[in-house]
Amino acid sequence: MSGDHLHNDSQIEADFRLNDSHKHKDKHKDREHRHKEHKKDKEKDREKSKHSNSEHKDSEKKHKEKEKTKHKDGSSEKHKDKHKDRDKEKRKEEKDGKLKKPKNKDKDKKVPEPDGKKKKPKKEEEQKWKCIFTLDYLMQTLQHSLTNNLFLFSPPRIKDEPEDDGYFAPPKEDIKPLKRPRDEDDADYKPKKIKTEDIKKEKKRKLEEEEVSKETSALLGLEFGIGTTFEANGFREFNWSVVEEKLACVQWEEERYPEGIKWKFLEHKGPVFAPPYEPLPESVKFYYDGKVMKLSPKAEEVATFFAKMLDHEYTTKEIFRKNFFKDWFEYFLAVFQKIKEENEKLLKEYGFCIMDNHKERIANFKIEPPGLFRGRGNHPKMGMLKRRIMPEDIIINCSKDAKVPSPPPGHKWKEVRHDNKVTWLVSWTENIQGSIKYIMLNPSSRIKGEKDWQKYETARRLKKCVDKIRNQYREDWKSKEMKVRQRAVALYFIDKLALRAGNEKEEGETADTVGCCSLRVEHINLYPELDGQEYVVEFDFLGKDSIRYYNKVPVEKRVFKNLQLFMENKQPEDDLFDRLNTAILNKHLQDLMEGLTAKVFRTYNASITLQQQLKELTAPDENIPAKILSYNRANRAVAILCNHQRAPPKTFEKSMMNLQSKIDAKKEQLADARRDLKSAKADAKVMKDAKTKKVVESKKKAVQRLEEQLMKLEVQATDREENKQIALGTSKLNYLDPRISVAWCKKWGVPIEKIYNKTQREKFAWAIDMADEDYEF
DNA sequence: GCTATAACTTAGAACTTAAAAT
DNA sequence: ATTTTAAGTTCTAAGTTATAGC
Repeated sequence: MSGDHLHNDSQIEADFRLNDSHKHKDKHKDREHRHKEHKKDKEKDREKSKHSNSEHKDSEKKHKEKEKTKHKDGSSEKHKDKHKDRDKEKRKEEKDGKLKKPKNKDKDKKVPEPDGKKKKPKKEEEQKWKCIFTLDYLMQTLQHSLTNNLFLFSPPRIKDEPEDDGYFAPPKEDIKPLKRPRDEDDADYKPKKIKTEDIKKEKKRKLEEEEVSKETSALLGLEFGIGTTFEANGFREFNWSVVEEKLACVQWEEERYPEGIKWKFLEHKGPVFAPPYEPLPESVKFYYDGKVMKLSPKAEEVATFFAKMLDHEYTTKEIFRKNFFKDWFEYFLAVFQKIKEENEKLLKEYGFCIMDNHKERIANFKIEPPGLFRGRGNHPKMGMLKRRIMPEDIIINCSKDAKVPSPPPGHKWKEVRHDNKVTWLVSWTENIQGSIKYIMLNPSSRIKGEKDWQKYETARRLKKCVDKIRNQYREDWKSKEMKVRQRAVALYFIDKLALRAGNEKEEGETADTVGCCSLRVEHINLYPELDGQEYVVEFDFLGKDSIRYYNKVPVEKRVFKNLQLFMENKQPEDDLFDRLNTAILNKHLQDLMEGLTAKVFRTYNASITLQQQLKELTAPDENIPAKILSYNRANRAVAILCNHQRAPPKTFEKSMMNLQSKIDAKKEQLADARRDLKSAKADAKVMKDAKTKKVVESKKKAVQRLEEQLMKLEVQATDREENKQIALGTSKLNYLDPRISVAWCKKWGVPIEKIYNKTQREKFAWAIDMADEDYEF
């Protein structure tokens, strides 16, 4: 490969400007906007002129379907809400009823109102109110606690009322103490005489007791054991008012119980449990040390205990706080542990499949949870609701003789198919773009590994004919046909700059990003001369994931002239290559070499660059860390070529400053050491004895050591600065033939673990197996 | 041809864990 | 031992390419 072809100086130089490329995204917004308007008009025109029936129908159909789903979702939501409301109302009614009921009873005065009865409903009200209050209060106080540097919850976006599913409400039936009528007429109270029990009589007594119980029950006109039905909701079903009426009517003689005996009949409904914890809404966040922290429901609940007491002086007491935090952290540490274990269990069970006699790891066995869609860049659909995927959305793919996984109880799959022409196990249609999502195998699987290997083999085949292809497109720059010229210039960019193919995208569905074929006039600037270079093309556009591509490249004169030609009489929003698209380009490439597509050039150029850079940078007698540094530099050259960028880490500035202060401190140390050395030398000159000489030697060494340390720090600083926005991972994982790296490791005795981590070794197992030290890409 | 779409690869961010520095 | 930083993992969006159906 000719050196000038790929990374000429200008490119490297340009890449140092990457620093501000993220910031410049905004600049594109305006342009994007203009483009959209423009395209809309264009499309309108096209539609007018075409009036293709089927297209029209189709789009209409699509639209209708969208409406339908919208409606569906909407209505179901509404339905839910209605339901909720109804439930609420029902509960309200119940409560009101309870309030009234006792009043009615007061009227007939058959049963005197025990004190508790009147208060009970009031208490309910109070309790519920307190609950609402508590939540509101929580939100306020928690926020307030920020200043106390404890923890806080963010202000809820929606003011959620606590869901009262009866948890905070009292049981549906009032619980009143079963009071005997005798309370009112104590005067007539004549307890029966019964002698103190002795053991012999125990049995008899029991029998008697039972009889009394039976008696009571009989008097009440009920079966023995009044409230023995225990419903799932926790409340026994019998009617207190009936019981009370019966009890009121009964007149019986009260007897005196033997000493120690308190009663002979007792029936009640058991205790009411504390309501289960109602988790706070999603919008309420827990902050610890200024950072959002997800809490398990249990830990969250315990946190609310504290929060509820924030205004109490308890919380200012050291012991109280200490104990709380100890317990609390233990609490959710345990819960954390449990979650971890559960995840492991899930992976063990669902994370694998069997394909052709191999147990294979599945890449993404979890269905994407619902949430808000987060597009990249300036995405028109950002914030839209990503629906929950139900079993009814899921298509299962497995072999006919396999056991079909069973859907969750009460559900069924959308479809079960047996298609062995595809590799996916599960698929569903996502609701934002309407695209299909798949569950597929891990990169370590046979099926993915083989495909990966194939990819690099295709790139190697390109290596054999790339010169011919390059000559071809150079010829085509002169073609009479516009289409051929555009194709040739586009291919030149794809080859030289490793640009992506650049499919057309549907307007308004995605962020406005482009690749080679979809470049617009506004994305390039032509400079017949710039900074002492001739025929410079300046690229500035947003590529995949809205990552900015900015580069100034000197090109051959013919290319330059062609670009001028393509741009003639065009608006900035017009396509640069108006006679070209990816289909045309790839069809042509297919003719040049079997299996050749635009992206093969990226793979080829990435891999060949690594190989060549490794050759250039590896110094035979350097130690292993130095060799690894060379490898990373070669890797970085590829990442720069492919424009693999990342947002600078959030802590970048801070950690950079830390490093800088370390460097400064080291410099000071060094200056001190040098001063010491100087004075020691002066001493030595005067004294001329062995002792002072020794001191000089040791001071010299100290200076040397510090110098080395300083250098190391400085190298680290520049290294980090250079890597600020460059992502090495993507190229390593997707573009570099792993056999190049394996061979390099073998050749220089670098352990493969230094280059590939465990996951990467698994993915590239085929290459580690295959390549020896003189493998040539 | 052109469009829709299915299937698959490539991508950076967010999150988690391990290692290094203090 | 604790904090900071880096490495590793997971997640899923956003591309490319082939193909089916007009």
